[in-house]
Amino acid sequence: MAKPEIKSIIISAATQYFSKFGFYKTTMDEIAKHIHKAKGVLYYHYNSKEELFNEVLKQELSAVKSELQKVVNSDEDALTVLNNYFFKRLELLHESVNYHETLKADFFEKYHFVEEVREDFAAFERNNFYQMLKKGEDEGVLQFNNIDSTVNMLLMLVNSMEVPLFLQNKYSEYIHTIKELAEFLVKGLKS
Amino acid sequence: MAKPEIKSIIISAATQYFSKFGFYKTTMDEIAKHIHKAKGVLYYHYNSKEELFNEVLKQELSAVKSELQKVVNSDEDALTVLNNYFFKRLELLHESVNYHETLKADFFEKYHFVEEVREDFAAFERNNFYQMLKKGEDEGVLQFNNIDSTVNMLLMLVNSMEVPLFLQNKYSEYIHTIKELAEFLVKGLKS
DNA sequence: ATTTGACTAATTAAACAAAATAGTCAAATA
DNA sequence: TATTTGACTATTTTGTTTAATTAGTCAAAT
Repeated sequence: MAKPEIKSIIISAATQYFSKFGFYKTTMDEIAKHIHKAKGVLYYHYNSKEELFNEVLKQELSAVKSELQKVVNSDEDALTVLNNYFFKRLELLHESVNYHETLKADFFEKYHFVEEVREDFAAFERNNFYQMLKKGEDEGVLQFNNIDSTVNMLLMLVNSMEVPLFLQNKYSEYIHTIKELAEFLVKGLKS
Repeated sequence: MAKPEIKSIIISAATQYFSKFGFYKTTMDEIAKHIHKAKGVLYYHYNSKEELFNEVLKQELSAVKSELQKVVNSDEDALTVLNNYFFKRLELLHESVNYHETLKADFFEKYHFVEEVREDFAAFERNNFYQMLKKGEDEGVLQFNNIDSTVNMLLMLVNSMEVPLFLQNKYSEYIHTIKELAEFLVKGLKS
């Protein structure tokens, strides 16, 4: 276990290729060649290309999750945390190019195999928003009628914006307006 | 000019087919057959299939525009008008199936020919939001830092949500939450 | 326990033919 | 004159076959 884990070497190479060329334009042979191994070795450690991509995606989102977790756990006031969360989320997901690919799952049937990771991340975020709102409510800085429907609203907002931002390349067009929106939301939730 | 305008007959048939089968699955022959005319007649009145679709789209959006104009012009207070606008817009565009098709223009290059109509509608909406906010400000019921950036924010929101709502079939999933969002927005803009 | 590389099966791409469809136009009609 | 017709051509799309690529397997080697 001391030597460089073969699995992490594979994942590293796979990440490079998937990130640059996407799932379909990356071949298992390329990945294997890149690490000077035979293709069979990939199949010894992973059952399929889909599973490998899934692992890459999982690690990509895992990094995002841990960064976001830090934001949620920070001891700033709930308003600041919520605002920070929006921007950190945006920034991190903007860089998560394999996640972008999974957004296409809603348009094309081909990406069914990433459902689980996506659902996991969705649940993670739902939980985060809930926590942040709850904390704000307890601190007395936030106010809303119903916490669940407010969470739904925030999730709908951030999710809806992912397609324009990450698939339609409106990031630079929207980024300033998003700042506006975030301020507005936070202000609207203030008690 | 007293007899049934051939152009309106063509548009009516074209609307039926485009609405049901979309741009690519509708043939000029079908439309012509449906009105018991030769295909050539379509080309006598319209230069191309694209131009015909454009006309259909234009009329579809024209109807939406006039409905929305009524909302904007109503003499209710600005808060109510703004709220009404959101829902009327949503309801009308939900039924505008040819407009839905143009949303794909951002993903696929094939729909460049609808740019003008889309831009016209976008400008129309920008103007509406501006008017509504302005009116609200003058009446003293609305308050915001910068009217232009607030308009941008509202446009970004409604536009971003169109893809999930109309292309990804999340209408029924989102409709309740949108009610929540609208209330929230209006509340946030209240002075 | 892991890696190899030749192997098969399945998928995708290329090439071509056939069918469908957009668009044209000279002649007919009203 | 304005409109309509339908046969016509030029493109596009679809279907089909073949070739090439690639995912995935596995017995033998390390």
